[in-house]
Amino acid sequence: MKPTTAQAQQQRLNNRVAVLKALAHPTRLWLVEQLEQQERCVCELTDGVDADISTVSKHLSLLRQAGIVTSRREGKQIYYRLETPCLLGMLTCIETALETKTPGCCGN
Amino acid sequence: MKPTTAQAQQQRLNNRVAVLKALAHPTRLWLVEQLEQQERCVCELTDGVDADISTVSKHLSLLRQAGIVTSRREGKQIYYRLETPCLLGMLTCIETALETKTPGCCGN
DNA sequence: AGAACATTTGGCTATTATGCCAAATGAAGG
DNA sequence: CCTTCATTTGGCATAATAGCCAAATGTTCT
Repeated sequence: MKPTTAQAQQQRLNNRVAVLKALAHPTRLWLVEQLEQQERCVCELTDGVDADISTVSKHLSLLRQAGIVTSRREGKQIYYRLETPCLLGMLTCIETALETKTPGCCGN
Repeated sequence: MKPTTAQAQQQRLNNRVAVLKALAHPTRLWLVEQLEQQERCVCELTDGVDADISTVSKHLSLLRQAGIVTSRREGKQIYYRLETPCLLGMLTCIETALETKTPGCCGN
């Protein structure tokens, strides 16, 4: 058992914050939801968003850096895939938590 | 069953984003963790943070607006309480999700 | 090689978030 | 009522984020 140093604590906080920050944007959250069922190429994703392609690309890039999605090239297109589908269940949990204020919701 | 309009979708996204944004800051996340076991007054919380009291106060105020904590006055002090303890389990889940990439983690 | 397509990157501006200080508020006690 | 203690609020300077356009990259097809 490591002695949990202040630095390690800080590191742990920052890791979590990185993921939260990545998800904390309407467009990015929408993108993640689109990837829940299947992988998609950038052009498909862009169609559903009211923003420049370059903007969407940057959002996806940010999600990739956060480890939430991965990408793979297939011909001219690049496909994005959700690495951790369970994150979305977590978001439903957030809503339930706030609405019901039930301490034991979300299965823990 | 309501027909899920584009506006409603947007609203749902924004609600979730509001919570994520509130949690997406190292100090605020730390504050929330401190409140996991018991309520605390501002002075207790301030002791553990390297930041001005006024800064901590603003963070707490932001968390309150997001519906994550509530506050109550007792004499000179104001006590903050975590409204939804299960949110923290969710955060552990984030870590597990990213480390293990297990689709079915987090119990969903 | 050159054109066409899909996506990313650079750069710039506008908006938003952060954090400190100082001043204001509110409660308790002399 | 005046002081002290705990906390919040206002204001401001600085940093981080978002989004658009234009240019660059990488791929396929001819």
